[in-house]
Amino acid sequence: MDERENVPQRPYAEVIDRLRSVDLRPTRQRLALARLLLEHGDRHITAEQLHGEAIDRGIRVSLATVYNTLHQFTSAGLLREVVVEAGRSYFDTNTSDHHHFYNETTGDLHDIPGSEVSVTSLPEPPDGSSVARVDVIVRLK
Amino acid sequence: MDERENVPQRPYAEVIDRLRSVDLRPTRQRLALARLLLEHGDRHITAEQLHGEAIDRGIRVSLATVYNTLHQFTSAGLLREVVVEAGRSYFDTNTSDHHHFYNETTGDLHDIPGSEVSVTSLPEPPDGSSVARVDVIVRLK
DNA sequence: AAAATAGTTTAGAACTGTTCTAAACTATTG
DNA sequence: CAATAGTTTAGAACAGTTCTAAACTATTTT
Ligand SMILES: [Mn+2]
Ligand SMILES: [Mn+2]
Ligand SMILES: [Zn+2]
Ligand SMILES: [Zn+2]
Repeated sequence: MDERENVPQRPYAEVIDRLRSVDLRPTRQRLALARLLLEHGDRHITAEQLHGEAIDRGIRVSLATVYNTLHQFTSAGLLREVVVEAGRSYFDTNTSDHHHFYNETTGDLHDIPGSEVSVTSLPEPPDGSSVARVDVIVRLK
Repeated sequence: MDERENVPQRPYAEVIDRLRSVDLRPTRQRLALARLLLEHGDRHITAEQLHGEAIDRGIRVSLATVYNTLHQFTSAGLLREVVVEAGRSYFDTNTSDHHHFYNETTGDLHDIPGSEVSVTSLPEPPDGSSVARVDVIVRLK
């Protein structure tokens, strides 16, 4: 077995390319945040949680940069923002069509695949507006 | 026509009884807020909007009281809270089972009667939790 | 390889919506 | 009419987020 086949020639090339493809320079901070967000499966995380996690791992990054990055990633379609309670935004690394269970006691947020919910017989949107997204939040207690 | 049949013997008796029935004293402030909220059809309003409206009508009431009142009314089931964006809570005078159109551009929030949406094939809630409510928000642009 | 440019990061101030505090006030009860 | 318990209030405090402008860095140009 050739050990080297697991050692990428260009480290983090995938994340770097992903950033370049949305016109964001792969800076040290963005790269580290992108790896925390995008290389660990589906996550629902707040800015402050992500900042804490970065600091815990020795990544020096300011909270302002975490906010900047989360918003840039969201605009670029790498993340989406989920609002389940006033005063706190969750950022979701799952950008596919899906919905959420939200446990109001624990604050846990879990995905429901889009295929497992159907919202039918919605009325027409008013006047000149069009549907941007349908969010279903199943609140648990 | 007897004019007096439109003049209640006990003014605002309905609102007063409603407050008493949920163990809230019918104070001047609560009564005024209850009338703004409950005698004007379905409304979706923030604390600051309601406070502004009260002040405009010459009702002297503090913002703290508006928040206290909105939360008390919500606990009592007279209102419900709708979260459509982080950092701002809407209070909804329609407590029946229904959903919402939310125009992200204008901030307008409109009801969709519960009968006009059906959410089917939801998966089981995780572990020992049970469904408190299902919120559908149709985001418009 | 330097220099120029444009994009990025940062600390800290500022801001927004909301909650807290504790003193003054008021509706209800005895 | 007191006594009591609930209510209101101004202002301070708080939490999450955004802003500012100066320092820094990735990329482009020469
Ligand atoms: Mn945002
Ligand atoms: Mn609340
Ligand atoms: Zn999700
Ligand atoms: Zn409503």
